[in-house]
Amino acid sequence: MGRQATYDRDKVLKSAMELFWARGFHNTSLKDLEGALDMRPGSIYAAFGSKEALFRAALDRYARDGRAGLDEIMNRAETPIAGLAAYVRLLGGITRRTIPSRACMLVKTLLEAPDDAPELRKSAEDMLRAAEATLAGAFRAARDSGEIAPNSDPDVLAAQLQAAIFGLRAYAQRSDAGDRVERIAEEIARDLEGLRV
Amino acid sequence: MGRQATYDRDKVLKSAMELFWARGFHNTSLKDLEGALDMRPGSIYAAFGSKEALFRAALDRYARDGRAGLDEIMNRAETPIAGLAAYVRLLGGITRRTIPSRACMLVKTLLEAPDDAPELRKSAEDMLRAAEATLAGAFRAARDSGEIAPNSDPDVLAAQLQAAIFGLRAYAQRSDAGDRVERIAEEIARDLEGLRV
DNA sequence: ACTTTACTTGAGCGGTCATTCAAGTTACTT
DNA sequence: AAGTAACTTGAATGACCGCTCAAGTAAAGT
Repeated sequence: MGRQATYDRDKVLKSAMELFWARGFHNTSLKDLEGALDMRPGSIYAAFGSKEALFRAALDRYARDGRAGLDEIMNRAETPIAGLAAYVRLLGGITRRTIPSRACMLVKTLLEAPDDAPELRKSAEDMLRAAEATLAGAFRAARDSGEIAPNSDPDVLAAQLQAAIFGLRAYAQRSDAGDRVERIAEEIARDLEGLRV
Repeated sequence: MGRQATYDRDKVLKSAMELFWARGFHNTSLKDLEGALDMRPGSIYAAFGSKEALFRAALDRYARDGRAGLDEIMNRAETPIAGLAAYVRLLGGITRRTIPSRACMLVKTLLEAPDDAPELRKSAEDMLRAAEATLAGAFRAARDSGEIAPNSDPDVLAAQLQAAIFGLRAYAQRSDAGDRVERIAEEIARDLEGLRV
């Protein structure tokens, strides 16, 4: 064997994620990444292959983090609907948190990737689809346990909720969003709770 | 006087808007613009000053078009709420229209412009604020005419509706959005109509 | 201690970026 | 017809882009 890598792959991916999340794919240069990752181009390419591959790995890490956050809230909650409402209310406080961007990195990628760059786009869409499926699972559980009406359509509810969250977080990206983000989140949470039979 | 310009400024702005809307600011090169506008760099710079100034002019045209579209629907509608609901239902059919992007160009710009590029960001935010004010005006008219409850808050309702539209259109950007966009729009429209006293 | 293997470095590659400007062209004015 | 002002052209500019690779370095194996 030879040397072992001097960088911590997870820390590096986290840094890459934060930079890409804040600035997007096209507006992040290799020079920016060299600084953020404290790695020289040769090492970056040896470790990840290309800027796009690194972006995809960072996007994957982002999705993993998001999934873990949602799972934690859902596991802590008494019921599926209570968990989803709590998650939305947490998002309502997003303007008070310090994060690379208030908008979802997956959505930013979806909007940034044009039709003729299908690789990044597909990655983002796959992850969004998976996230939506998680939401649908929660609605299905709520329906099967009798928390919401038996004729509820979990897939439609999941799509509606995901779209509402997209909008909430895009709105929160405005520097003048103020406390309206919290009100919007509260309304979405109450709509969720209004589904209860 | 010398020659008059050979290009039609409005057509050129429309082409620039379509290209920028589809591909975003950073992912659109001057070479792309030269092709789309059928103008050489010297002419583009003489006419607009810079790529960023051209983008801002294109963004302004986009906002103007959007405002005109909304105004037309509102004027045709019997009541403010009916107009807003009709507008949302029209957006529900966005997947069947052929446009540069289903997502709002203002939102795309807001999400693409990082904090350290305040010019584009500010332009987008200003236009979004104006659009929200238009929505608030419609809600205010609905409240004053007794269509919705007298204790309704037009500003909050406008923020909620704008966020919902952001989400709807971002969701519609997914290539696998299917008919869920229409269902989401229908739900938003019904929520609007549910405000009626 | 020496070899081997893996990882890191950073100068440099060809290409593209936004932008400029001197030269050329056109049409209006006189 | 001549002059002039406005507009167009496209080659050229310096900067930066993503990316490569030969040389250097460090640690594991022997």
